[in-house]
Amino acid sequence: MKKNSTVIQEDPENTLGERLRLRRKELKLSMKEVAISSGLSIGFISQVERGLTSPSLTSLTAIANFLRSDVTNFLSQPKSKSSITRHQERDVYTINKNGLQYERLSDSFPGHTLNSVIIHEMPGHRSESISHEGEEFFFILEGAITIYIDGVVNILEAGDSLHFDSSRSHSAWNHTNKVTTVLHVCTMNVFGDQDTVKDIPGIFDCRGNLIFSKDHSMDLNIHSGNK
Amino acid sequence: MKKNSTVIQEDPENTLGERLRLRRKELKLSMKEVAISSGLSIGFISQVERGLTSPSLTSLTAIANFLRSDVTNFLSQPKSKSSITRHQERDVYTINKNGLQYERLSDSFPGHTLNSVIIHEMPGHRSESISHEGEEFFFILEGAITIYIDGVVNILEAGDSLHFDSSRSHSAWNHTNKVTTVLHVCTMNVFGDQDTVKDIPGIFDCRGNLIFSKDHSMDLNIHSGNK
DNA sequence: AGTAAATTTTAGTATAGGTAAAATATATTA
DNA sequence: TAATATATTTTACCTATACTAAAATTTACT
Repeated sequence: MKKNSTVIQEDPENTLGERLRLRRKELKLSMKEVAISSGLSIGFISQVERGLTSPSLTSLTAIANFLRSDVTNFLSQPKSKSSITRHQERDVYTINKNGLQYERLSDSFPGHTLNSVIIHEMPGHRSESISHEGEEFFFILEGAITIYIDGVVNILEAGDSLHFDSSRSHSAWNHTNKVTTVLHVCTMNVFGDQDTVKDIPGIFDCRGNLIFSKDHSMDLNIHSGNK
Repeated sequence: MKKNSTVIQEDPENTLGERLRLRRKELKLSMKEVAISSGLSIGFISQVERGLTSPSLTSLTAIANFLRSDVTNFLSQPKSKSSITRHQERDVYTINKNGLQYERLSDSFPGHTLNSVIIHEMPGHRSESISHEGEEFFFILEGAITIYIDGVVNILEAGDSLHFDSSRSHSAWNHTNKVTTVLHVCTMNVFGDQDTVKDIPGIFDCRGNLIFSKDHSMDLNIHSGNK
């Protein structure tokens, strides 16, 4: 293989090897213990931690498993920036006037994972059942709502919250005759990246609903400020 | 190398190769385009997608970058389960009676990333400045609070929200003379895994505060139900 | 200071990460 | 429908690196 074999992340504070070492030390393990338990040699662990060699995915998985940490924790990209959203300055997106209104809270910074909106579900509105990557957290701010997860009914009221893996089939129904307000936070799925390329039709929220369309034929009613 | 080179995930619906192919097709790219742009051969992309060979971390990163997706999206573990927290059934943790009260909302399921609590910050309470992996989202439910990020002042009021990368130094100060209630959601860091091993002193929340201690010498005032 | 344990270094090798090119499958076009 | 272009898979191969064992060095402990 003709590739340069330096470790994937060039930031000296955040290399794969450094993260592995940090984690190992947190757990007060020796390289010997890690090596034996992951079926690798002590010398190799040393080289990996010092960035002299890069483990195969199989070896990395074995190491990570013994360190009780998901592989992804050692590979995720460093992130920066923050954003603040004032309650009087939320962007409001309307999808079909009788159904949903969104107020986008979180903005994006490079590599961000969290995505959050305030959703106003109109009385009686039902969203289609979907599933996708990531996980979601609902916090009911006002009103009540029924959420189906894999067909199981969950009736939530103000102050209740629900946290689940988005790969489970889920949908929402405002079974009341008033608007329900939900704070919705989810981990970003691959469809929702801001740097969308090629023929992805637009930006989706974490529930798979199209928010922006690229060709503007489906542009939504968007405005900022007071709803 | 004597290791078995099958791909790391045995679930046929979720192999690395299948995820890569799915993503490529979503973006309507050919293997040729992926190969050329990541500096690899078409045949190799094919073999990777079909699980016949496993890419090195360097190659995987190159592919993932071209697919506009973080490496971790292709490696994360499948997740299951969900949990629901009623507003009258939240677990309440008190950390030093004059400072903070937590109501834990999200529960854990294998591989979960999100972690959420409702925090009641007592008047005048200041938390220490910390930084750690992950990202955080604050939504102010009641009252007001000052949050410092890298020394920059952010004054938030009810309905405001803040989203930032936790690796930035951050702290909070309830500058008012009333209790402030904050919904706090963050991505789990490696310290907070429920399967903590060895001499980790206990479970930390995403702000690095110790919630449970293993030797119980620092056990917190924990009860469920009405606060 | 002596010793045990942990880590790094060194010198090596086997295998798998990755290739080029041919073969096959699929999509497109006239 | 046939011809052609494009996409993907297959095949045979190579070499660099993933990983080793063992020695040397460093660190921690008593």
